[in-house]
Amino acid sequence: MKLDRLGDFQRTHRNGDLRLDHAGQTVRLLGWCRRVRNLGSLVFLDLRDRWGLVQLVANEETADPELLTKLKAVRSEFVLAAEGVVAERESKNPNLATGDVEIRLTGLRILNTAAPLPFPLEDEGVGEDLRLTYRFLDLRREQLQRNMLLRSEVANLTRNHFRELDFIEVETPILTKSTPEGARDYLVPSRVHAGEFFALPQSPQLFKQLLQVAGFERYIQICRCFRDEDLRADRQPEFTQIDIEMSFVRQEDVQGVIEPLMVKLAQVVGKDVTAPFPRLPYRDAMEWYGSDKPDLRCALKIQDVTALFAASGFNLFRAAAESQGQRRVRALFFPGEAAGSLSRKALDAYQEQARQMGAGGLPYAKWGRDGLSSSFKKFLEPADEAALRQRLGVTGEGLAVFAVGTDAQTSKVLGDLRVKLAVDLAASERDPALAHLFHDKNAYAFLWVVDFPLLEWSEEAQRFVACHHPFTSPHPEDLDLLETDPGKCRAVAYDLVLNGFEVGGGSIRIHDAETQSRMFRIIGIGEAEARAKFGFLLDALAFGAPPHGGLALGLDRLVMLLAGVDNIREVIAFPKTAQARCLMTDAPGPVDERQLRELHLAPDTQQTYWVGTLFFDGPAELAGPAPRPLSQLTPRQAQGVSLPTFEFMKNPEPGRGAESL
RNA sequence: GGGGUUGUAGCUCAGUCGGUUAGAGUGCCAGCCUGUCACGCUGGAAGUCGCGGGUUCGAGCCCCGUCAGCCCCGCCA
Repeated sequence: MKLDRLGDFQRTHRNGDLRLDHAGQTVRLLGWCRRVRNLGSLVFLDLRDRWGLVQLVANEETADPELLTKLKAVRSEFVLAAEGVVAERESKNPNLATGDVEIRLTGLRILNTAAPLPFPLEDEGVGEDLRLTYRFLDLRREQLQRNMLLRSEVANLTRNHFRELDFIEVETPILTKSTPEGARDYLVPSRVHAGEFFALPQSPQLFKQLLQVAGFERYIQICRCFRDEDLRADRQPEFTQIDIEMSFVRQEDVQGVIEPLMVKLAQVVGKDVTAPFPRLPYRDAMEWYGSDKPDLRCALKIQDVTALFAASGFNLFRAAAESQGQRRVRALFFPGEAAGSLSRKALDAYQEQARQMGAGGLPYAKWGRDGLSSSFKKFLEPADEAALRQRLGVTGEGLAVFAVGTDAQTSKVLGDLRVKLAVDLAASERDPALAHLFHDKNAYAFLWVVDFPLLEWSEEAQRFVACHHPFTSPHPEDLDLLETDPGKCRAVAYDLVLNGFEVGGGSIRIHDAETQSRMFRIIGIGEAEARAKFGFLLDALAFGAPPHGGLALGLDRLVMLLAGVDNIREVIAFPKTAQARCLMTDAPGPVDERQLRELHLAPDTQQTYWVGTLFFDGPAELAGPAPRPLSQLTPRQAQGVSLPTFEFMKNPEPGRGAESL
């Protein structure tokens, strides 16, 4: 099809803005054809741009025949420039902002055609692999346009918020240095320095601290961070952080600049949240909610019932009671009819969840219409049951689930089930007060989890490792514990939690070289290593580093929660799959051997298939083009290559195979 | 690294106990149609049942392997 030129065509209006007030005006519009409705001698077309949709119309009686022919040739997603007169519709569409008017076409330019789309833009439920392959089309869809707009809005509000507070934005390096501790680094080989590597930053942590030493006092950056770890629904290998750092501050000062920002951001999506947010010590969070990022939309708390089973016939529970606090029996009680009438099948499903969290099973006690049923009923004497009911506050129907084990084990199981059961029960419980208690899905429950432990014992490394990072300041009251009982030492670290997601985390940092050295020593980084890896930091701390601290917010997660979607990919323009691949560009991919050589890297022949043209034994001049450099295919790509077309082999030996092509 | 789950027409899916020529809706193509807006009506084209192997007289269906998407565990200072 012959295309028209944009030429000097100028848009006069946004499609979504046209109203009856514009009637009679000649307008020029641009956009994509959403759909043509061809009624024969009367043709309608919906023209979409970023701001909305308006109906174009032409009919046989009044329109130029050439224009009508052209209009009938238009298909979905053609790119158009349209000129016409705004007119009141004969039959209006109340579902459309522009539904009272239509544009009687006087001119039409087809700026580009479009092949039939691989998936419809209107439908929900299109396979995500397909959406990711054609992400540029996926992003045309209204939902993603909204999400990206919201994301942009959040970034703007954030920048304005901190600018008003006199923060300055400073960029930090993307090519930086690999550091021990923490997540796996993405590495970038250095061409200039054989055998040496840059690392992409897991966060600008050290740089923002150094900017405090530099005297900027208040820093912000919206920056990309990289962590080479396995993905989840709320985790991508590259993600965006709202990174701030301040000098001469205490924990409350940092929280004090974040809370009003959260209030503003919540307002963008019409939610009222009130600051200050609750502060919950880590220890209580784990004890009551079994999580360091509790979802406070559910108010139910875990309870310790170990003591009730000291003389129980149920060995599993009694053994815990006799373990001197090593192991405990903890329980969650869900009151109400919905909980009391859960089916065996439903309970089995929750047991499966518990197993996945590392539990052996899921002991339960259910008080239903027909009285008590329990997986350990035969060990439950009437007196014990009464004590249990009193301890858990059972007055009517309901369900109690139990976990036995260490604090960490029981927290994991019950912390997970607390939210899962609450969400399910909120949907099925008829008593609105209870449903609200279980899970209020419209609420935004912010809180600060504070007083994290500074260190935790790592079985794998057989040493203490930093819970947050090694630059986190020990709690001033616990300084003496640093060497005597490191596991008990609290940190001045705080996480911002929203609806069960960690949306931010920060700390007051160590700002004197001596404490920093102590810290390194405790986590097994010797003086020489500290010097080699963090010498610049120790130097900086020695030259007048101010007390400082800060926080980083996960922008993607925050926008995900504000957008009300359950997957971080929905708020990232070009995300990776769960296997850390970009389906659109097919990255990562193999590179030419020459590139590898320049970077002083050797190909991993175990993982590489070589593919070339067919063997040819005749004279070289008949072989057509000179043998081109071989390209490499991964096993995944090699699967798509058909054997008759290509000769390909794994692990070519020198002098054979690849070389002999 | 481990567990679960999904893969059939461009898309969303159905496909019984292993049995003849693999279906539906939608999209696409063509024709008709003056008030549609999920336009309507008529007709048509469209399949590597993810890929490879095996069992079988016979495999979309059963078995093994593999690739890919999603969710979870480990991991993520």
